Amino acid sequence: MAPDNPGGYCPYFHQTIELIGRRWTGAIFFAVNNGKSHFGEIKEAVPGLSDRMLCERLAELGDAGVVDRVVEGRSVTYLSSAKGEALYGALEGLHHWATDWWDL
Amino acid sequence: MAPDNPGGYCPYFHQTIELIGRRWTGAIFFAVNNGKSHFGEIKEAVPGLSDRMLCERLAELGDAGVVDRVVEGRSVTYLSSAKGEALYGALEGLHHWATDWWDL
DNA sequence: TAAGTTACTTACTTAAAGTAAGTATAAGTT
DNA sequence: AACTTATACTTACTTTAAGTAAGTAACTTA
Repeated sequence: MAPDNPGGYCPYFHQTIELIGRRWTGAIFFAVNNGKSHFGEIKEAVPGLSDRMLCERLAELGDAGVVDRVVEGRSVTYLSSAKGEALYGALEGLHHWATDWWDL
Repeated sequence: MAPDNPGGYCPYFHQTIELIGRRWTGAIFFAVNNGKSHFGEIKEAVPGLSDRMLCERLAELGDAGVVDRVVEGRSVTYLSSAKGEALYGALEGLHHWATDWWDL
């Protein structure tokens, strides 16, 4: 997908962008990477998000290995993994583009 | 969305990632940024893509201002705009993450 | 003990995506 | 001249994903 790959389309990139581009996933991932670790906290941080969607999206982020579900006693926390933190950093360029170019 | 924005979630970033994350959009955008400018060329470059989806996605990319539809006589070409080229560059970080981390 | 909280699940409706076929215009073939 | 092929779409219909609403089990707090 990068400019140095003119011939073909990287399937991993494809999967990545379709994972993170699903409805709510970006906002949920952002929340988790900003210290929102409980189900209720994430829900509160993302206005309009339903329990059902949060549940489904957290499972997908878990399957992709970017968010870990940690159970300690009866408390459940969702935390960004090393893979997730790297992804969060990789989204920075996109964030800059969005703020610089979106309205143009 | 960037690490330097701990308090809230950037709506432009949200829109960006949901635009580019829609099914086929990433692959179509990649094709356009790699010299595929005709409807049929893009279609050929993205296996499995239907006419209907290509049509719809090109309209969305056009509305977002990242792809221009250029009509010259009876030839129609789709070209990445300056905004589109900047976006393409911004996706590089994500591409690197995908190749480095996806399988881990 | 009764109401509230957390982290879900289940059932149902609506919107988005997928499949297949059709269309207008024109160029090339027989 | 009639017939096929191509391009760039559009339309109709089916399937999948997302949205809405309510329910649940295991606790905690008043």
